[in-house]
Amino acid sequence: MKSEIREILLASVKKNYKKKSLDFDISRTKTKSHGNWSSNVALILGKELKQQPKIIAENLVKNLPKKKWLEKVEIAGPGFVNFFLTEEAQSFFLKNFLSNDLSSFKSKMPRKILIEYVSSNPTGPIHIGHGRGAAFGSALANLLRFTGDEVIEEYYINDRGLQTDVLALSVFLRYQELFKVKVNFPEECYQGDYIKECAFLAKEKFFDKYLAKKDLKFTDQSNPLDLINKIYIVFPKFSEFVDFCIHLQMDQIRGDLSKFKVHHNNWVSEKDLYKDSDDGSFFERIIKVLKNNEFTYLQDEALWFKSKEFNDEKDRVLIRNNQDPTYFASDIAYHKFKFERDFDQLINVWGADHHGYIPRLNGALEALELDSNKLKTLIIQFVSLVRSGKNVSMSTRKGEFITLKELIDEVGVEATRFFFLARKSDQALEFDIDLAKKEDKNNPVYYIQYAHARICSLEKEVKKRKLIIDQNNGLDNLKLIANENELDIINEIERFQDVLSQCRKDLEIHPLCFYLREIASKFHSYYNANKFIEDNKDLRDAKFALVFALKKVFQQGLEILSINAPEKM
RNA sequence: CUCUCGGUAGCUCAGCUGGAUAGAGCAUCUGCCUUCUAAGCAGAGGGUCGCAGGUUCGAAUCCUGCCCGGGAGGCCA
Repeated sequence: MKSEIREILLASVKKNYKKKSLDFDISRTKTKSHGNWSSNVALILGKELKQQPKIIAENLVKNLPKKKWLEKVEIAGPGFVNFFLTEEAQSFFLKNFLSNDLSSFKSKMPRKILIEYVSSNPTGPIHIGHGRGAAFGSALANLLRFTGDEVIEEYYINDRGLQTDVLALSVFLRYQELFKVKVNFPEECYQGDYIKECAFLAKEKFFDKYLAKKDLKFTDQSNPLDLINKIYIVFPKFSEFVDFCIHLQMDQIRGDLSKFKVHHNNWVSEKDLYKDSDDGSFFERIIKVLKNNEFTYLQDEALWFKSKEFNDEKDRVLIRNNQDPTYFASDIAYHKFKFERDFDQLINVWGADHHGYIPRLNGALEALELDSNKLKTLIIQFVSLVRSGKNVSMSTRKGEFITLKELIDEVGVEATRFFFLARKSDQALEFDIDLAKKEDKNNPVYYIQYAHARICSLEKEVKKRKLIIDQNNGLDNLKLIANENELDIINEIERFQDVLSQCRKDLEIHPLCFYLREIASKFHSYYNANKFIEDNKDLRDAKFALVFALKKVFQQGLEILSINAPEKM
């Protein structure tokens, strides 16, 4: 409809003002007295021509062609052009919406998109912060796919580096304890109970293979790095133990994500970037390019990247003085790998704590002569939990963080997803546990699901009374229910596509959540004031045509969010 | 100190590419179940959009300054 309106307005602009093109808005109105659609075309033109918008509007409207879908056009306020649609236009829309597979929702310019999200370190279970990113990334992928894009969901596994060694060391020490060996457990090691479980499984797999021998003691206070080096000397094949720990953690993570309806379809290992081939590893080749382009220098035996030349506040280390590459260096290689796979757009979903990291990565991409505009990094802000009006304290260091699993075990997958998604992602989120657990209208998830369940229940009642709904007959008889209420609902259904395309454009999910809440409210209100199973067949069919369209909105909307649409509650 | 994100109803938040009377939900108050789900609905009250300037026909929205709050600034990841 929007494009039809634009077409006739633009034609009028061309004719009356001899302009080839003009950038103006056509938007839905907020109040009914302003019609269904409204355009600011005269206001824009007025500014440009320094003329009264109202007069321009009158000129534009004077000779608009008559259309079947157009009831009337009005000029209002400072010069808005308001369009009132005919009932016929509304029923035509509904017919279309119900009959097709929503292929009209697909963009005419589909893209190939890579979205990387979660990518939490395999050093422990994922916590609620990652959970928010997980919900967001998966819903965004669903939405982009629904609107026509081809989407790959990727998880980048940091399976090498200091943190993974510390993980292995933590497990190794707990493993020693299982053999009644006394150890000093350093503060820097992972404190959570999951380490002990991991140690238990390590014992089942390796028996006493990695049991410290007499000459190797771990009772002294020493730093983890020294301990790890010591272990590698005594156990040359210790990397097998490390791999075991990482795989175990990744299995946990995969399990938690799957329970949360998050399904990545590609897993990239950081370690693989270092795999040797004839002309060196992928990682080495990327570093060589940076060196050749003279964006690096040696200082204090470390290799530095000149990120200051790319608006970063200082230069950054790529290879430490102990020859170990930094996380940043790996990430440059990883992103180069993303670019090599020929996507139209790359999306990163990152926690807010990585915010300052964006300039240096973009700098590195430019140094590699890659178009950093292709990469869009979205920031997910922190989640804090509130229970009984009080903040739940969390401390990662002590292992007291709340895991995603704990949260969904308590409040359920559906509510957790919705609460994560309903807030603008770059805003801090206060997660009210009590509210999320409520099963009444205070809880928006239940409110929306209930709307769907009510519709299903209507259908069940129809069946029970041995009636058959003829949807097409209903569509032909929509004029029977062309009251303000119904037309308002049709208008709201029509808004679905706008909401989705806005989400697609802005890479956001929360507008969909708000929309579903609103249309659910309209339905409940309508439901309350109406009888649906009418004696008159035409009237009954007409009402159900509308109800079926609503059902389709709830189903599709919730599906994008990966939230159940229950048939009964 | 630098960067960054915020400050909108009592509370939690939408709206921010400038537009019409600033919107939801919760909470508060008043009503509605012999009917197909009351897990619901109808109605009411509630606002100097942090402060001060500026830009213009028009500012919650854009610009500048200030006040207050969150977060980030490793050869950790």
